[in-house]
Amino acid sequence: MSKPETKQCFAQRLLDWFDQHGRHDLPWQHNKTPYRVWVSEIMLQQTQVKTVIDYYQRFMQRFPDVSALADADQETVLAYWAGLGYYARGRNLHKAAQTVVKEWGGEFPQTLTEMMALPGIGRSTASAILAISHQQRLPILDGNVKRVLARYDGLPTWPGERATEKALWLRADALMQTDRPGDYTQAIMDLGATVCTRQRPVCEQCPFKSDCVAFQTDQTATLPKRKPKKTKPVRHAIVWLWHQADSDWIWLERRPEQGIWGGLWSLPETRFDLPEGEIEPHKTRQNLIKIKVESLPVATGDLIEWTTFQHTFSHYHLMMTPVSLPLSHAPQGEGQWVKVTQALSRGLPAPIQKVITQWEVNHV
DNA sequence: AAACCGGGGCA
DNA sequence: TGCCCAGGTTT
Repeated sequence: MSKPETKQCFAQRLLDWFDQHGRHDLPWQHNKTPYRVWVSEIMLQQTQVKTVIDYYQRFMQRFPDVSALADADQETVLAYWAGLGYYARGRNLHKAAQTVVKEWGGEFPQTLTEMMALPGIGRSTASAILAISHQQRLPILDGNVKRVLARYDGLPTWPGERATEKALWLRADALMQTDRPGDYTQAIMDLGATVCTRQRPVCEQCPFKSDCVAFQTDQTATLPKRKPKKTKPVRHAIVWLWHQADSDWIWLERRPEQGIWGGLWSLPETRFDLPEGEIEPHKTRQNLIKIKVESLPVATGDLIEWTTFQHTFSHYHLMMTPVSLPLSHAPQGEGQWVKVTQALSRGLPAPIQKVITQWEVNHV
């Protein structure tokens, strides 16, 4: 008789996987002093393991401990960093080494807050160092971990979002139930780097394939959710529909070659952006309409402001407000009077065509 | 061209 | 505190 299966906890399954399949022979995985772990973590923030190995070994040979690093001049340090990119991090590394020597007598601090006060060390890096070198149970949340957890939980929101990130930190903490925090930390990064990869994850080899939401629901390709496209700025335009009284002749202008709808015939438009801090376009728009109409030989009585509608370009939303008004004289500017039917056959921009059609329907 | 990456910096 | 960006690399 088989005993009912007791599901092992996340941490234990991760560690079992790590013990059997993880990498254990990387240069920073022996003699795990805060200094050595720190240098590896900083290098690994930006570069793949296989590239880091060589750099790390050369770096350690030249700067075997934190005081050797602190004593060197920045130029020398950066020479050993050359090729890794992100030189600000190389400079921070050097600065932090000097701080550790000066402020801490050459011993790294052992609390999260003190560690995070060092330049170039944020929460995730600080936690990694303390977990790996001092067995403190502090969760990390780097790109690997975010990916693993987002898939495991089937997280439907983008990890860069405030609330999501907060939830991920809590989750990372809750799942880290182990008496081997150092190995756990390396294990989860290793899993993310070798199995739960960004594309083409090797789910067959994953210890969580039986209960990973992403795998079970075939969402590994779409999780973690990508950063939403940057929200497009909203801009505004008044579209002038000048027409001859009691007829269907309207005023068209040719757009400049450069810019949106370059060279096309269109209705004259007035672009405007809202003043700093203003959200409501109404006032600004009214003002612009007033100024415009006052410059024309007409009474405002026949002016019609149509409903504002949105047209979206690749890089911004344009809120367009058509304003129609009968005119007896041509407005100033390069343009011509055209019969509506003619206008519509000139290949106007789609939203402009829409405006004219709508006006025609309501006007005639 | 666009996504990604942890930390820093700023309101 | 919360949000966004600099400075790069990778896809």
